[in-house]
Amino acid sequence: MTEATRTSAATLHDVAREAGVSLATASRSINGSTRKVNEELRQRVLLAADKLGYVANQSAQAIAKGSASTVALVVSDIADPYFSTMASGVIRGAEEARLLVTMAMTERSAERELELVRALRGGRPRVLVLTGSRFAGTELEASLVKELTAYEETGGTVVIVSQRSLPFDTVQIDNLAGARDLARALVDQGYRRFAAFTGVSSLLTSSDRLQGFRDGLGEFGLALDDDRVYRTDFTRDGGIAAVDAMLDDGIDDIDCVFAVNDVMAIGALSRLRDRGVSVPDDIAIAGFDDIDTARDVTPALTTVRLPLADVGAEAIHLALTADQRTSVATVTIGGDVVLRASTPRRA
Amino acid sequence: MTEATRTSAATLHDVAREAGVSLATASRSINGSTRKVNEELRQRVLLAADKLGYVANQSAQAIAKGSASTVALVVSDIADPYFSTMASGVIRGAEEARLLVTMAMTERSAERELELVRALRGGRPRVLVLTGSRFAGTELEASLVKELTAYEETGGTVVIVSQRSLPFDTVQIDNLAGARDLARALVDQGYRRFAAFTGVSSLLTSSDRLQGFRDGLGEFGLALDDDRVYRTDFTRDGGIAAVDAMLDDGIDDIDCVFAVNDVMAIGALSRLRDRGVSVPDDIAIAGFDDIDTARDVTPALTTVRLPLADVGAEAIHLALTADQRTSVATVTIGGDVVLRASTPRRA
DNA sequence: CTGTTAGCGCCTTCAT
DNA sequence: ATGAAGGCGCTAACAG
Repeated sequence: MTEATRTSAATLHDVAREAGVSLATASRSINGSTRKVNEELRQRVLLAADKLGYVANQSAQAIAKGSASTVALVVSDIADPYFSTMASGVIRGAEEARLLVTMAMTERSAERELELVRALRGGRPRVLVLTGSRFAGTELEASLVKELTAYEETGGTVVIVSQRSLPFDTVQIDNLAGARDLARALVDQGYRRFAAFTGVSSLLTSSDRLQGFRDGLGEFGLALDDDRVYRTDFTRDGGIAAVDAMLDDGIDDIDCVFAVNDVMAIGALSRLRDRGVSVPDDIAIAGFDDIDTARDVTPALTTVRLPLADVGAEAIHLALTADQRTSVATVTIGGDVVLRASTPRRA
Repeated sequence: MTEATRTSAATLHDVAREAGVSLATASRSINGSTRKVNEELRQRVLLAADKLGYVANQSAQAIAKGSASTVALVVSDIADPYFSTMASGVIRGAEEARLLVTMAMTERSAERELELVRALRGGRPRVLVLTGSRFAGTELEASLVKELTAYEETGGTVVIVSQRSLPFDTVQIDNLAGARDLARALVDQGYRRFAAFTGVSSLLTSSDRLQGFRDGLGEFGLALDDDRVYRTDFTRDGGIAAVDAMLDDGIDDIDCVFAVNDVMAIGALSRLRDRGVSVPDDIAIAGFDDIDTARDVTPALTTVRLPLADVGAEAIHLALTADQRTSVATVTIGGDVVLRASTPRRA
């Protein structure tokens, strides 16, 4: 913002002129191609480029090549550790393939997600990664699928994270098995009477985890009463609201709560403390995801560890190997139960 | 990945043909310009675009206009809540200006940062936001400044977050005042003998906070012994290492620890617990930033609240108003001390 | 191996 | 108000 002379950036043309070669030679020297370039000329070009501070215009490259060297990433909320951890994996994976990541946030709105996908398509990214659970079976979902299909028809690759049964490459998180294993572990710890905190039922991630948990309990002839399933938001505040609702109902007949994600569990933990209910003495609690905070709260939170960064990296890997396949692929990533102090063995 | 016919995306040309108008008219109808277009024709174009699922190729627009409608964002580590929260503000701010965000991670390497800035410049972003503390006075910093200056000379706007005294627009976080206020508050709570956990001294954020803290203590005639300043990493693990070092030295003469960020403080909290040192009974601890986790740990962490999302949004705002100014601007954002259970009033 | 040239998709004067 | 045509920076045939 000083009074600097506003020139325009050096172009390949400038570099070629500076080095005394043709455009083509300059291009080949800098961005490499199948064709070989005399080493001396190449050095001259590189030197000229360096001297002029030349950086290839990606837009120009993209337009000449037909697609950009980018990955478009859609997350619900980057401030949520679930997504930020996954995003770090996506960025790392993209980096290895020398791809830059363009990110957009839906703020958990399906309309917004659709808009964003359209906007991102404008960048002609090589890969489009959609994270976050969508609402199954809605009209918006149909529009989304249409948009994504159109995108793939123009040469891009879509990867969906965590949403199964959409006709695209998918990195699926095994929510069912993880929750089932968690249920088994909790029963093994001596718990018998459960409540659950979930998101709205159309959120697949949420309903899968609930279902898996029920499956696990079922193996022991235990059940989770519908009255004890508190549906709120998938957020910290959702956990707080769920605690309030649960305490209204009383917890005499409950010895353990399963919150379908850690963020909710942590909100619940905080609220329970505020309301004078001791965890784990009065009630135990478990979450899902194993975000960093889970081990830092007191009591440390029992949860299902998900390798979220790996999930992100795998999404990129899947996309970049898509052309070696003829049909969509699904990679399933499981989680491991991590027992911590929030669910001690019960006498 | 299905056997879908791989066509290429619809172009403006296609839309124009479909609507029976010229390229120019189509362009003006869709992206608007100063010139007017007959409303009926405009509708016809819009309809055609919709029918063909047309999405303007941003690269082409970028190349025609000279710069892309993007913001490039550099963070140290998006999985770190400090950065992810700030990033959410940047994304939101960018969105309002209909700009997409391209993000890159330095993983806290200065070399990497320089490389990334170069790579990002290739996208010809309208704005380049650099977050995270850099290492002052190094040769790399000089190269970085050179690169950034070159970028601005080609019409872009650089905004630095938190690093003062670089010749660019800056959103400065008032680390000095925040740390000073924290020191005052802790003294007011009855603490007198302090230790500090910091990052390497060349990290401005770290050294500013330490200096501010010392300033605050100085007002009461108190000092922070150099022997009691533990320099480790700016991370959770850094906090753990610092605790180990501190315990080796003994803590009989210490009643409160100031960790220059919450992430370190939380690592420290965890380590102290593991090593049987009670917080706040044996020693109190305070952090800086007020990341979400700070209120969820036990005891809840005293800290300095920073409106990180606002900081990100302000960076964009600053950049977009840069052309209304003739010189660089600095916006300073302060923090508020939040006293919590980790530093109770001392008898 | 190197240079020439025709696009890639869009915007924008410049005519009409 | 609309259309024709040149140009943005780069790549990739195609010649030489």
